[in-house]
Amino acid sequence: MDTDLNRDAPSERSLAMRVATQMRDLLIAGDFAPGEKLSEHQIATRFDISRNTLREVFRLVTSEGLLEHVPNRGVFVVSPDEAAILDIYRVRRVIQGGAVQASAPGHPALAQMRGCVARAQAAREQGDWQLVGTENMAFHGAMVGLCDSTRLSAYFARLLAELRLVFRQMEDSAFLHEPYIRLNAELVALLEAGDIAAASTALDAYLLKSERSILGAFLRDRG
Amino acid sequence: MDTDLNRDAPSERSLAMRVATQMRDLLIAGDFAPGEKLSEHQIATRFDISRNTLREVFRLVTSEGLLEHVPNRGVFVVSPDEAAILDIYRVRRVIQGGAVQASAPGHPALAQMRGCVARAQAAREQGDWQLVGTENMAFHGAMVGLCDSTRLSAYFARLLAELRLVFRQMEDSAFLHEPYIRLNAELVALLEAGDIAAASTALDAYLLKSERSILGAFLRDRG
DNA sequence: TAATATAGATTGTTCAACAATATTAAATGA
DNA sequence: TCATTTAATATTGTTGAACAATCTATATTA
Repeated sequence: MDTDLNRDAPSERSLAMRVATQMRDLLIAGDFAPGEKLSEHQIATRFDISRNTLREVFRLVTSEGLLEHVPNRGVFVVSPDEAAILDIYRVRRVIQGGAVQASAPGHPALAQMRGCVARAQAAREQGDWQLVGTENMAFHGAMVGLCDSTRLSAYFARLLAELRLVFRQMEDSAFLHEPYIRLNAELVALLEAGDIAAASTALDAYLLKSERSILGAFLRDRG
Repeated sequence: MDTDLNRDAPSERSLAMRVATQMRDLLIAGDFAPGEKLSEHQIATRFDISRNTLREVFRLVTSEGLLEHVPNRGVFVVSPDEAAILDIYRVRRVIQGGAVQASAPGHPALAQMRGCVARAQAAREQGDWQLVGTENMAFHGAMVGLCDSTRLSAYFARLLAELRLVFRQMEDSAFLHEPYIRLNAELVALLEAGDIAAASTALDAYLLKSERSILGAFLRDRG
């Protein structure tokens, strides 16, 4: 029924939702500094929307974990600290560990994971470290898909968004993803072979290594 | 420094947040029917707040999973269906399974769990089935505390709130909790003894039994 | 210097109005 | 009669101004 272009898509969602998407993208792209205060007047002017609408945007993005609302003080960009990193990795161990246990050869999520690995490898060849990081994130998001739970996948996406903000705080975030392309490939191979035990061990090693390097870089960049 | 009464507490949070708390309580208490549409004008009048403030309340409660926002159509009370129940239990298996794995004798969360069991038993003696259900929920919330993750605990609380709405849809929700008081006691005993393997098995049995009975009652009540 | 008081800026909330969309009711046609 | 279309109505989305409540920064005082 699309006569010419699907021009209905953009206006299908409300203005607040569309701006929330922009806001999310800007945050992930690192246009705002962690901990930075977002003035209502300033941001409303920037997006050319009213204060009331912006407040709805803030509630939306806050619920996604990218912004923090302090009553009577304003809205701030979340700035994950050391405790947050440790906490995030505790969650990852539980949820991704569960994903490995729920894995079964031939599961659609495995194909998605392999696709992420392939794209990450291609991106590395071209030196596009930004894309390498994105695909690495997508890999782990796809892995949670093994649980076949929309709620779990949605929550994990929210967690990865917060983790992405951690990377943004670090200078050489690009190279932090490099060593994991191979580990991701090995992990998906084990899962495709149905070797849950080995995959579980590999995941533990992965998360430990990843946590340590991120925590190290984080402490170094601020110390 | 409290001269007379700590009268600052209630006004410390914004009006929207306070009304959101009321809204949440009303939803859990079952004052609104699942799937019911909440008219802005009507609810705003009921709480005696402006439409704009109510919309902030809606965003707040929506992010907690108790309300659903449909663009241009309004806000509705979530009405978990069969798929939602299955999905919720998939999440429970992953997260609570992880909690059992992370358990260690002497962990503070175990004491909380035992407290919930005791209060549930006392409530059963007095025939307060509502309280039995509440304590049962609290028991599993406390169990997730074994993971020592604020994020995981916060998310699981949100999940339990949604599950509570499922119970509200069923007539005899009270008796659905009865058989689990003993199972909860056994589970915490195994964890206190440090028998992870046995606790894991007991949890699996628990979740399977619980899922089946809830799903059965749900399908029966609507069929 | 430290504590206090004042002035200014920002957030919280309300209201009225209009635009955009959805729902209902009526009218039309087969 | 039934279905489709049209018109009328109601609801949500968004705005701007205004004021109250709270926080922040400056200036004053001891």
